[in-house]
Amino acid sequence: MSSTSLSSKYNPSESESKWYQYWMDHHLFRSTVDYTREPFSIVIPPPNVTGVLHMGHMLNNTIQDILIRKARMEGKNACWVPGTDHASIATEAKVVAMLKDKGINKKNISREEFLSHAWEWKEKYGGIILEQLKKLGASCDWDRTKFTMDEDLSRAVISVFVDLHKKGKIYRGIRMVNWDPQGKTALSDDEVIFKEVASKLYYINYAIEGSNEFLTIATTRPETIMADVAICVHPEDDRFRHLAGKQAIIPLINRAIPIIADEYVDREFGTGCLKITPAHDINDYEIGLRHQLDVIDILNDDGMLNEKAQILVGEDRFIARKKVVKLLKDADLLAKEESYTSNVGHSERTDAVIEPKLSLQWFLKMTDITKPALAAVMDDTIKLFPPKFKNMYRSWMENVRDWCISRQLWWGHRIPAYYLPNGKYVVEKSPEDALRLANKTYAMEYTLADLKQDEDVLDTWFSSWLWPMSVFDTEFFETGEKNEDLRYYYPTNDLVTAPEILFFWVARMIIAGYEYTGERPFKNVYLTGIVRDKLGRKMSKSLGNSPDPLELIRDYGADGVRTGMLFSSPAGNDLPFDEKLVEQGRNFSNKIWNAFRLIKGWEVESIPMPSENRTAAHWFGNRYQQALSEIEDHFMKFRISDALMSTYKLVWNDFCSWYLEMIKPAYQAPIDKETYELTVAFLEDILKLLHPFMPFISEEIWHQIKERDSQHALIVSPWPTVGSFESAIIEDAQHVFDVISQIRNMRASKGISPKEALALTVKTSQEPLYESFKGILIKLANLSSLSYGDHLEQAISFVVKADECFIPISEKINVAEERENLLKEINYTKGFIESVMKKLGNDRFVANAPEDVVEKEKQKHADAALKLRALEESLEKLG
RNA sequence: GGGAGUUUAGCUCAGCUGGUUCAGAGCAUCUGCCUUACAAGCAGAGGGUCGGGGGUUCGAAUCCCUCAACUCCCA
Repeated sequence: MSSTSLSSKYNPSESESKWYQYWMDHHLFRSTVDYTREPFSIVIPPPNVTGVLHMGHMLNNTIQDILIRKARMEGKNACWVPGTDHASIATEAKVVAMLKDKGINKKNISREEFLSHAWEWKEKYGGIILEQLKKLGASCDWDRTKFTMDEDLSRAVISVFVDLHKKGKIYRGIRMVNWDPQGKTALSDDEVIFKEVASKLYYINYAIEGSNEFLTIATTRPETIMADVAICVHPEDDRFRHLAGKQAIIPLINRAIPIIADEYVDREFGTGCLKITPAHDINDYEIGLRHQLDVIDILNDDGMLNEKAQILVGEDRFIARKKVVKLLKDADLLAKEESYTSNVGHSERTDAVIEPKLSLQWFLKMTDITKPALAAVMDDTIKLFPPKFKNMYRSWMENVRDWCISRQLWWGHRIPAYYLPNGKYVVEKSPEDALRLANKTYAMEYTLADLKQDEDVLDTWFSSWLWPMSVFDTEFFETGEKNEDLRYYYPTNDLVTAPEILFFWVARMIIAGYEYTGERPFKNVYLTGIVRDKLGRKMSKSLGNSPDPLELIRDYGADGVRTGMLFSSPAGNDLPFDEKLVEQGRNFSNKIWNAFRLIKGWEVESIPMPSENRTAAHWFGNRYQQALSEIEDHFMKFRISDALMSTYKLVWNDFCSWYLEMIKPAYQAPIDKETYELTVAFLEDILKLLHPFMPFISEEIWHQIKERDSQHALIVSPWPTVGSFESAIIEDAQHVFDVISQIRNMRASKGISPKEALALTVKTSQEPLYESFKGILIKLANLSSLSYGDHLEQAISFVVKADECFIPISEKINVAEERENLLKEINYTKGFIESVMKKLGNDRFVANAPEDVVEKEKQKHADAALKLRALEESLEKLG
């Protein structure tokens, strides 16, 4: 076949769909339990069903695919489990918005109706992202695709809730939540948007009981004074020390409250006195807890004042604020007003000002359950890459608070708590079980109709923390017996995710893993960075600063995009994305393609193998082994982009620029069979290294080299084994490369055409080296002859290591320029020798430095001395 | 406010437990080439007193102190 039948530009789109289909058709991503092989499993961080593929997914899943494909080639039973997450909050918001567009208000429909809309929505959009991952080349075992709200996974979540409740680790308690008075729902912190709002600081006078003194308090929320339960001052504040223990009188309602001392108070802010309103401020709430203060909640769910406020009952909180200010003014209790800018939380959905509100929530006790999870990371049972995240992990785990696991939403796993007419509740897996338990516990004869299930659902993370177990076995949480999958695939090997969810997700998976299996859920955690735009902003849909991943794949090929993203993304570092990167990836694809075209185009004949080709193959074989050991080392340390870069340089520099140029036959001349076969074998070895990074083009060329069946597809071909290599041949070749580069350099600087053949004379002690590379030297430097000798008239000279090289040229030599160049190098070398001498002359150095370091310095000195002599000789001969 | 991290060529980053043939890579830049595998290319070149200052040491990008800037986490 001649090369003209292949395009000089690689066209990825065709082979991408073809090979993905091929892999699927032959079930090459499929993994089932097989005890004869070592398992290697990865569970995907399940993307939200609301999502579409973004750059973060691309990076994250490319890395997972690289790891899983390499493991597969290594002969391991590679299992990458895909799936999606129900994402309570995000999905519910999407569905609410969708219903709103249809003119349906969530408040007007039942839970069941809402959920049927939600499921419909999930069926329609929930799988999009997984389909997109296929375009990237993700080799997931799609038969195992899971969804966190699948019936069996849901049962697992409920079992775990019931179990932890029985163990006394889940309890119900009061907590302050972000309340949206307009939507009448609690919001998670993520749904609160902070905005700078111009407001006022009101200075209000509180009289001191039994004295004429008064305290002035600065507040932005005067309408909450009726909920005050204390005045707080700093314990070391001399201005107020004498007041501690006395009572202050709340203006307007004249209720007496204690004056307490707490270090929380910022003496510089406002007046240095703080009113404590535990029901309406999170910090006040905590101070209240410390000082065992009452909680007075004066607001209704809709933001209206209730009867506990005593005054202005039924007024909206903002109206009440104005009225309170007026009342205070009228009573002459308002010392002053001051403009002030405060950060006020707003509801993402309704834009209402968030009201901190106390409510009953479900919690998981974290103090004991986290202990094995902390230890496992600290002692490297679970390794974090990069390890710098260990610090963060520890500080979080050591200061962990109880986990609020309930959410005031409908979409999610409904809390299996059932309230009884007697005011008690029971927690059980089903209403039937709950009824039985209730009647037994309270000796009653309730019916199902008497049970009222908790309206709330569980935090999404309360289901995804089981993911590495539940994707394999859901019955386990009920029976305690592991099925075969769980026994075989768990613990999983690597987890690839973003540092942002190290605590939300990773830590909790570790906690659940130890709680239920006593084992780590994974061995290594690779933390990717955030993909940012050129301005350093996180790429996001709302900012519109993210390229469309599918368009990128279309324009640059999946292989190009995969490698492009990896060129610049060490673990844990952010990836400043630039389209230049994927362009580089595409160019790399093209380079590989053209190397293949060259080889494919050769005409093979049964002629003897030239000796220089033997040398070339000997060199490349060893160089390949050297690169392979580097690449393996990078992989072992999870330095994926370094592994890619080593591969890139091996392919581009060593294989294409040096090796192929060495063995390339003259135009239209045939190649000998032996060289051809060796070269094809090299290409195949290279394709193996490329496959994890660039699965499509590598598989494409693999099959174009020759026909192979699916059992011998590249995706399941054996990964090359690391062997030893001779460093001598690599060093020799490097020396020859240096000579060649010097000659090319000289041509460029003297304006001598590459087409003009030159005669090279070398003064060297290593003639055999030059002889063995003679053919290569002649070919790559375009020499007319290679000889050994001393001095030559009318010649340009240069020195490589200790060898002097001469090239006679027809043009006049610029003696002054040559002399200057030589002098420059001589000076540098002299300086170098001097510095080495200084060290060797220093007794303390010789005495203190390790022997091999001293030995190295002596060697440096010897080498440099030889070089200096050669340079000086050249200078002399220049005349 | 507390804690962690970062600061090396124009850009993105390597440089392990201190030793000048380690100041490196890729990209970008510049110069010369459309040399029948590849202009999405080939060949060559230039670029950094390793954030500032101080210290330890025979010797520091590499250890210590300090200052500055940036980032993240927690509050």
